[in-house]
Amino acid sequence: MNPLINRVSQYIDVDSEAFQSIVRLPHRIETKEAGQDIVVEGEKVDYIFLIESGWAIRYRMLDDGRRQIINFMLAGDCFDLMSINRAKSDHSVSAATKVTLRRIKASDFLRVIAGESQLATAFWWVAIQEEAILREQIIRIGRRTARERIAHLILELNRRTSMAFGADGDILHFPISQTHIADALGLSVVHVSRTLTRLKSEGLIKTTHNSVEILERDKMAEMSDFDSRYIHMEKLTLR
Amino acid sequence: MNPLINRVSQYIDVDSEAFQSIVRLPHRIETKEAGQDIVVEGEKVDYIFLIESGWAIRYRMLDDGRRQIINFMLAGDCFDLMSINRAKSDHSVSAATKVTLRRIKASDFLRVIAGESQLATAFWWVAIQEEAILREQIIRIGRRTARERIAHLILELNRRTSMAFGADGDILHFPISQTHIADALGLSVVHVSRTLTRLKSEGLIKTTHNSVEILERDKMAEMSDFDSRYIHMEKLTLR
DNA sequence: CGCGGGTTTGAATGAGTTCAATCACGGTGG
DNA sequence: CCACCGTGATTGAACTCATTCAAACCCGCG
Repeated sequence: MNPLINRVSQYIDVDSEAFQSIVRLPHRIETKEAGQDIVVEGEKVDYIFLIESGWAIRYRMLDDGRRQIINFMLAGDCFDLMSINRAKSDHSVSAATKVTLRRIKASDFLRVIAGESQLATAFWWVAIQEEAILREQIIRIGRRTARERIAHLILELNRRTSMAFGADGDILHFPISQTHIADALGLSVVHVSRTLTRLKSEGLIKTTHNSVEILERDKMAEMSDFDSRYIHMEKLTLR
Repeated sequence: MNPLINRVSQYIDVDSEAFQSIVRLPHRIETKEAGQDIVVEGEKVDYIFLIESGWAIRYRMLDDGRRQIINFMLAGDCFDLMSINRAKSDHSVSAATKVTLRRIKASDFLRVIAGESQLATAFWWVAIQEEAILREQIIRIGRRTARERIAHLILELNRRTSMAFGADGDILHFPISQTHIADALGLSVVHVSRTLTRLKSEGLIKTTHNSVEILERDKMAEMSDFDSRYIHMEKLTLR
């Protein structure tokens, strides 16, 4: 089953003409290995990307080597809508794991969107969802402790992968390194390691090298003040 | 001169029929005093708001009283586009200074937007600009020091007020308290005060109770790694 | 079996917080 | 016009959460 379709079906009817016109748009399927760049800061972008599989990160490097990951992008997410104005990207995107992408020319995409109001509102909705995730990231790194940040992020990623793949319960496929977590949460790798150890010893989670199991969802949600409603899953209904 | 019009003219021709149809939409002009709430977290929102004058903040409270300001909203900014799905707001909005708002029924707004592709793309562009500002906020609080954060925020607000009011040079009308800065940047008020004192003693800025003067723009931009291009001012041009 | 990326641990350091007291200043009322 | 009040700004001292540096460890993989 295709995670992209699964995800997109949350805001648009997959059988509709409108959806088909997106799927049939001329495109290229690209594969990027973990670590490879997809979009580089300062570059002009003329494409819209849809993630078909894998995890990507949006990030920015500061001159002295500090890196901030802005957010994680999973199957079903799309970027860089910014490109509709041929603007230079103010951040980079790269593959965190091996990633498969659908690349669509921005102008083609726009043309279809402009002609189908159903699609326009669907992607408007996508942009709004994305914004909610960015806002939550701001709250997370602005006013939460390391412990809260990590617990909160785990719950978010669990929820979002569920959206892309259907319910996968309490075990989360977690193919990223502690360095990724550190750079996403504004922490040092060392402190991430210590904090994860603590969460494990408290019995909240269990980990393997590429998965996290959530043992005490309620406790974790409460202590990290996680309220999944910001990951909007409702269908967009226009009156 | 109307800051809203000035700002909006950056992405849409103010003399156009399309723009006029927004202006003529049924609306109410509301005034909120500093500190008053405009939208409360958990509330259903059925309106789009356009700020005509004043500063507003988007924020979230944590249970123990911590507050994170997500971003500042100035004349010409609009919210809460989220309301198009009648979703409950996941954050609050309140007036940081006395604010004048134009309140438009979401359904009315949507109807006009849907009918005028020029408007749809203009407001799409607004959403994308807003996202860029959120991304920059993430980088600011995730990986920058207190000194860098504050300098960077001052430069951003200076740039954005210039957009709303036309160039106002190096003196920035700054009607917010250090508590606002602290809550926006994830710092304590005490540390904001210390850091501002340091910036002043270094000769980078000068302040009065409601203004900041930027004395050494280049030095500040360099040390805080500020690159104004993320505050996109280019006109949206569709092919 | 050994290489190497990622993780863990310890010790020292530091940036920012907290608490608490004092100060400055603009607004208000007499 | 001045005294007073209160909010917001500032300062000091003790403390803490997280960082840095450095070394050891683990384990998946060729």
